[in-house]
Amino acid sequence: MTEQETTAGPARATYRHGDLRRALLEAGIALARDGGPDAVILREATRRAGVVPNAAYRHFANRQDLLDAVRAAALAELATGIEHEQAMIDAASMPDGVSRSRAVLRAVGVGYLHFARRQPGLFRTAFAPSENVRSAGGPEKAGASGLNPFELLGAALDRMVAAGIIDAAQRPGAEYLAWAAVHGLAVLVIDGPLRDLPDDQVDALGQRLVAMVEKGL
Amino acid sequence: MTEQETTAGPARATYRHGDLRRALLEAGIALARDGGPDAVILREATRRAGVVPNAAYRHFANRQDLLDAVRAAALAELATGIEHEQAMIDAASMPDGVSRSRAVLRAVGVGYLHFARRQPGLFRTAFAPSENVRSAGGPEKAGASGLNPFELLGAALDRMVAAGIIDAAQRPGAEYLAWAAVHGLAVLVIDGPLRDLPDDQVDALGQRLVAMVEKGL
DNA sequence: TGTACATCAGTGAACGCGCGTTCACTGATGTAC
DNA sequence: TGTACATCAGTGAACGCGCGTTCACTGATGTAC
Repeated sequence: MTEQETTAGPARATYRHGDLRRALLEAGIALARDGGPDAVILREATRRAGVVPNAAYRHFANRQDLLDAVRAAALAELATGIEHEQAMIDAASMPDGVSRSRAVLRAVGVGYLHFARRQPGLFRTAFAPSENVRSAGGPEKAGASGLNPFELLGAALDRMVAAGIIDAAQRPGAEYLAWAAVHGLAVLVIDGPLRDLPDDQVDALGQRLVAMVEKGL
Repeated sequence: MTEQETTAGPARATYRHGDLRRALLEAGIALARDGGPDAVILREATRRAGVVPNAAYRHFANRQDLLDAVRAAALAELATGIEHEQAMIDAASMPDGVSRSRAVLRAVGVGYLHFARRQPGLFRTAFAPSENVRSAGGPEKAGASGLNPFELLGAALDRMVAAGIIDAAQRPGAEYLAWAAVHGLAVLVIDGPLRDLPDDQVDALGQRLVAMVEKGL
């Protein structure tokens, strides 16, 4: 609420109090949204923040550091997308148990595929190869529930076991099988040979895939 | 068989008769093998061929054109890998029919995953996003059988239908489901969170995945 | 409440890098007579 | 079989580009007395 903030134009000539970090991160996210990980250019982010290139080094160690932060944000947005899909399950028509568990798991797959389709740049950024893959957890990658996409999948599978749909003996490692299937379809759909498939056919394929996983597990 | 060719050192001071195209392509393949699609640098390929940078333009329209040729070669090598896996099926112990069909399909998945693991650079190059995805076919992407990887999968699925293992009604589009599952695991294994998994566990996961696909279809 | 000072976020200028690509050329090879 | 000529694969030199990153700096902000 400074004297300038209500008008258009630069609200301030200088960023203080961590505003620049946020501005750079948001610029980076916008770049990733449009063009994937390779489009996250440090200089372009500073340009958009209205700041000189090297100013970024006050807040990020280097370009990779910025990219990692953008990736965490992308994963968080994916988690939110999945949660949103899960929230649409009509609880009333599905008393807790078998059908509900199935719906929760399906929502993971469907939410995942929708996110890939709607935000291909962020999706590719979220899964871009990085040296820092080891740091799997961290709240900065999670959605509103505090779970990251991988954990949301794990929780859905646990539910399936609890409901007796999946044999407990099959549970260990099952997230990798389910994830692989859905992730693979997402990749084929956004970059690969299925990129020109119309939305409704992609959805149909997604439904069949999730059904295949359920049945196959 | 020129006078120089038996000794080490430059066999000739100049390439004629299409040798340079081949030399550049092979350099490009070597680069992709080591570093994936981004490592296919036109200048570096000419350097390795012992030629001035712009000489490449006699044989390739531009860098993308070279990359496309490298990708076709990578797909062909993948097809060969799958064929190799299929050739290892012990025909004697599996009379034609159900078990044989299963083995043929499994070999597609296993060969695919092995290739991804052993040649991650080529694998990533084979599936790098490109404007030229539309040109799906072409003998330059095929293995010894003349089929590209996608066609090998289709043939294996046809066999499954013929053997009565898969319902004919499920056949249309089934290649995309199977492909997605295997491709997804490959991606997770080479770039993603499963990159540090030991080989035997990757194999085990691959076996489970292929079983899941079979059962789920 | 006022002044001196330390902090540190952002500036200004510059670097080296290696890339893809274009231009006008040259000289060895293959062909026509 | 020999000579003149056309072809065209590879040369030499140069371009502009935009990137990530480093350096010494300045000047507004917050703090200590």
